[in-house]
Amino acid sequence: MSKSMEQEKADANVSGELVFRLFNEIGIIAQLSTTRFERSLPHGMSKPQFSILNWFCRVDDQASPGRLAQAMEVTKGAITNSLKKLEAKNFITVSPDENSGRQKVVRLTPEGRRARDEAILCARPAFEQISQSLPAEALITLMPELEKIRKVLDESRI
Amino acid sequence: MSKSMEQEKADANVSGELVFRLFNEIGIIAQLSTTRFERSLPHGMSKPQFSILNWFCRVDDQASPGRLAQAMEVTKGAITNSLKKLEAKNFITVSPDENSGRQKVVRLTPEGRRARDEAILCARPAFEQISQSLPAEALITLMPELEKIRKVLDESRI
DNA sequence: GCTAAATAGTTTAAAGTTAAACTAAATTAG
DNA sequence: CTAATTTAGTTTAACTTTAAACTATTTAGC
Repeated sequence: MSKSMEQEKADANVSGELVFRLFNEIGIIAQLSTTRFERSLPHGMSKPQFSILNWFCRVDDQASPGRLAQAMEVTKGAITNSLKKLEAKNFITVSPDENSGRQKVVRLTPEGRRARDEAILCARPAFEQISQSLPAEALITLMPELEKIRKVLDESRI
Repeated sequence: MSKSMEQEKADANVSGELVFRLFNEIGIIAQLSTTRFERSLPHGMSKPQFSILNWFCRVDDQASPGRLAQAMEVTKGAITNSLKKLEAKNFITVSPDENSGRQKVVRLTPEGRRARDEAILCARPAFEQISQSLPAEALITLMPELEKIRKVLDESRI
């Protein structure tokens, strides 16, 4: 084996180890921040429920359950479950799709929009407390890197 | 309200929003990477189970269930569950603590160590594939920032 | 010493997730 | 046009997690 090949292999190992530690760190942060976020949410709202309401406010005003499942990166079953909860709270409406008998159309209600805005207000203090302990510049440099990682994971999804 | 106070409030809002998007991104990455990692693991091992084995290889050769719960950042109940699985596979031993009747001592078995090494080997290709798409320098700058965020979350834990 | 409070671990109930089986509807192929 | 395949959404079973209740042991206070 050539010297350069050995070096390449070593680099790959080092990088592999780095990526491993990176995902470990990310996993722990996700766990801690989700717990904190959910505790601050009103209406007994969960993070998945909030994410759906928030998606409607940021991306589109209507969608099929399948599209939501893709956007949230969860299974269709999980979406069925979340939609039931949101519908029971009158935060969304679910109606048959006129153009397709097997699809459904999910829409945000005015109450749903209000609940989302309220959730953001309730969660803000928790996030601001954290943002005070972290320099904004650090976060600004972090974001594009994380987006890159997400994209790599997303594109090479199995 | 003074100009500077308004500015400060705006900054806080901007930072709050940034932190929010940051945690959202981190949550998605955690979900995608965990799924991929678990699929690559042998022995039907889960990420929590692997984390426990890995902890023994990296931190200490024995520990109480409570210490593991703290280290893994999960509840005691979750650890009880994971330890049962690992014990059933003979990857750990759980024995009474001679110095304390209410504590237990968990230890890695040689099989457990082998399983951990094997798990790392099996998972490596998945991580290396990712590390090829991401420049190592980016990861190296990312790590300390993430560690800082984790520390902030950890120290201000509720 | 003896009682009260704290601590370690297990169990249980509620919730949420996935994967796979299932139902129903739309496409595709022949 | 009919039959086979694909697609959308729901349901189910297995599993994991948390929070809280519970058991047992240790420590503190008096």
